[in-house]
Amino acid sequence: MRDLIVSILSAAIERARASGQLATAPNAPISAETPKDPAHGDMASNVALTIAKGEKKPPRAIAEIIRANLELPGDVAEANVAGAGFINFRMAPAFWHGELRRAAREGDRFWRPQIGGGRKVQIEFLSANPTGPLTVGHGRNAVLGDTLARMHEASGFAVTREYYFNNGGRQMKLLGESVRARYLEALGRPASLPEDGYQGEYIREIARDLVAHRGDTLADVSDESKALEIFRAAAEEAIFADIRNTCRSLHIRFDVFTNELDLIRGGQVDSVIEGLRTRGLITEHEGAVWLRGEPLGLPKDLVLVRSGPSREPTYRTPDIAYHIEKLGRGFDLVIDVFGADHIAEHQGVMAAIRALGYDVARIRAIIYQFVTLTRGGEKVKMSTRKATYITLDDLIDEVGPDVVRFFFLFRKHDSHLDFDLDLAKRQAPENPVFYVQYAHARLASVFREAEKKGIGLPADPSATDLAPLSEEELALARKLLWLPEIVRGAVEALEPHRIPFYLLELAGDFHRYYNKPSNRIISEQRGLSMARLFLARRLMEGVASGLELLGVGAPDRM
RNA sequence: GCGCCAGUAGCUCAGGGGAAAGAGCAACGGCCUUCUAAGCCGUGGGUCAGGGGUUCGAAUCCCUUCUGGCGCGCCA
Repeated sequence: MRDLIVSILSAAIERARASGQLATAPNAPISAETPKDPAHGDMASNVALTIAKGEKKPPRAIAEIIRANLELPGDVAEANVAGAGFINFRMAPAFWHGELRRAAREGDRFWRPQIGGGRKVQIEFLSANPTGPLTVGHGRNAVLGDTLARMHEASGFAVTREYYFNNGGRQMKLLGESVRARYLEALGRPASLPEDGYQGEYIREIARDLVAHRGDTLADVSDESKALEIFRAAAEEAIFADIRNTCRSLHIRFDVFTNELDLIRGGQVDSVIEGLRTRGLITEHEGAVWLRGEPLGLPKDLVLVRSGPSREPTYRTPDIAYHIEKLGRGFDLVIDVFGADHIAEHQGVMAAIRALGYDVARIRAIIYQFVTLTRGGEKVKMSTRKATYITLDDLIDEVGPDVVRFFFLFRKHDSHLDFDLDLAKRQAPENPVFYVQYAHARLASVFREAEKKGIGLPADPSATDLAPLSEEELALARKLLWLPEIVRGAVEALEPHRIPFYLLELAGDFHRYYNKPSNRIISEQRGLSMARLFLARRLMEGVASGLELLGVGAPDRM
């Protein structure tokens, strides 16, 4: 539609210039947009406003000149000059009928524009270290990442969902020590949690499990580091099982898990340091190995390898190696999903990768602001270590996966997300997600009713006459037919929130339409009923398709 | 102190150069013998944080001030 309008506009401007009515050509591509206000037509162009200055004529006069030179094809019903000098186009009903029929023929392909062309996209998300159950904060990451993956898959990209975690660092060591302390405790031996140890009840459970399966055989392993490794690995395994379960209940899956230790053992981390060293970007002082900040435009030097006898890399160094490894796997696009607290870290990693000669343009980051929890009007402080958190599981149990997913997506990612627990529970039945799902359930109900009465749509989309559709129904169709544009925009901007906001609007339009007695879809007038059923079927498909992109169910009954 | 994000209705938030500023919730008043009332209709509610600038046009872009959140670890 846009291409059509732009081409007839540019033809009109050419004619006006040829006949001397206009002196200049647009110095920018002619733009045409779907106006917010349907009263302004189906497509509007501001081209007259943009060339008014060069023409030294009022914008409205220029718009009139262009309009007079327009040659409208049959699909375009009219063109008007309005407002400050906009040219508004209205499409003919037959155009919308054709679009509805195309939607019927193409199905899912219609609702999801195939812009990916099989390009490879890797999305790294969640990436929570296995030190405890997932929190509500992790939920935002998980749902954002999974939805981005769904959107790209649906748009024809080849998607890899990946989970990267650190299992070599200090926190994981502390986790192992915490489990060992609880294990010894369970055996009745003297032990105490390390300072800053993990205090959650789940640590005791892991320890009890070890006692049940291994007895006291782990209590006296003589090699200290070997003993710790056993406890750490046991904790990692148990906690990961838990994390996978939580993800499963949110319909989230991963294709690849990558961890820090493998990168260290595989030598990729060493080659990062070597590569940086040959470029003169390494400095050593205070017993540690540093990345030089100054030549990279970073505020200060960053530690790559800790001081001390163990010479362990910091989390940062494997992270650089990981990103290089990802680029090496041939992805056209690499998307990182992480919280705002990691932004400085990400800049450091990107600077190092760029310095090593890699194309950073293929990496895009989606950085979300933090989730704060309030309960009883007070902020809930969350710490995994102190186990003062609401787990994501708790939340899913409370309101269900559909509400959790929709809630996390119903906000632009760089806005703070204020999660009022009391409100989430109390308002669950009034949550916007139900409003959208209800539209689907109502439509499904209409088709159950139609079936009861023996009314069915013909299999061939062109066999249904859509002429009986009213102006109101065409307006509803227009809104519905935006969906592919909405999805395209959401994919290109990496902004999943556009989809739930659109669906809410579409559902609202439908509910208003549905509630008018004169709009009964199934009536005595057969032709009208068939046309309305045809539109209703497309609405149902569009809503279901949109909800599926969000990983939210489209129930037939509520 | 420096960096990033935000400030739009009572609350939670969309809109991010275009036409008369939107939604949900909350408040108030209505609508079910007919395809689902988890719905619909109506009413009230705004200095788009303040100030300056750019533009035919600014909630939107730039500068600045204020306020809030998050960073600035040999934690991740």
